[in-house]
Amino acid sequence: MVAIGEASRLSGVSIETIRYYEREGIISKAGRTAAGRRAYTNAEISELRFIKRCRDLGFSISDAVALRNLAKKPSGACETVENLGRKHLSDVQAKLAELEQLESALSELVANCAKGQRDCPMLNSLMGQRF
Amino acid sequence: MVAIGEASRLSGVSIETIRYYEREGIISKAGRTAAGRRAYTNAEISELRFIKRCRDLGFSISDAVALRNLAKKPSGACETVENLGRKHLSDVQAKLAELEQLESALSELVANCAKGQRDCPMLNSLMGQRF
DNA sequence: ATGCATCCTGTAGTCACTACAGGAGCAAGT
DNA sequence: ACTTGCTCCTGTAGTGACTACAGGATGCAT
Repeated sequence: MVAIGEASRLSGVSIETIRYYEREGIISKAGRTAAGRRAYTNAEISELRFIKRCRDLGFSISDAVALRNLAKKPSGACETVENLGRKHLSDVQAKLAELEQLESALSELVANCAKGQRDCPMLNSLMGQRF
Repeated sequence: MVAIGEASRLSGVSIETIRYYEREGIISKAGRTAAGRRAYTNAEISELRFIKRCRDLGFSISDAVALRNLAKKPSGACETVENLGRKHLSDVQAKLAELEQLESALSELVANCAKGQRDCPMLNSLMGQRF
């Protein structure tokens, strides 16, 4: 049983965020010491770490919660997990493609800048026409 | 002079968002008809389009506002614009790299799924150890 | 006169936190 | 016993950039 600060260090989830997760029912309410301070078991810390890993992979909180619930079930969850994973992967790939487009557009805009024109080529590009 | 719906169509910025921009002082208050409805000039529509282009390129609202202010100035803004552009480009590139990492991690996780193991490999990976 | 689209203001919700304010508890040193 | 400094508590408000109503007024064509 460790205090919230230690649970935070061990899980990588900030103290404020742990309290937020509890408030929102994302994790269950932690036990308390006599003085009313939260106390965490190893299992609870692992759970926090699980949520953290999901979040780091870009899953939404509700996906993370769904995955955790699947992880707690005996078995047979693999297919559902795979579906969630594939869905999220394709979202990430879409976002990646979008960001690549953006990068090249922006890169071109900035590259024109370097040529020292009289009128700012980037502003002209953004304007299309005068205000 | 056109109404907000037409201004929205012409600029690509939604009606709600135009009103939001006005409320927040991002754009100046539009003129009104006798009945109190907003009326937009061509210049104002161009300005909305300018903001829209900035946002589509991933600039923050405050960057977009800064760029617009530079665009309204007589000249000499090119260097500042270039700096903003380069800064944003490097942010985008950082985000891109991060997302690429994420994509490959997620891709690997999901690829393992396909092999039909007994224990879900993706959940095991997320868990590290049991709850 | 009727119907429907468009417009108005004002407020609350979204996502996932983050940042206080104001106070209480705990552990170590003096 | 007392002080110092850290950790913890609750509760509320703020972040960015919108989005979504509710409840009502106006404009225009039939």
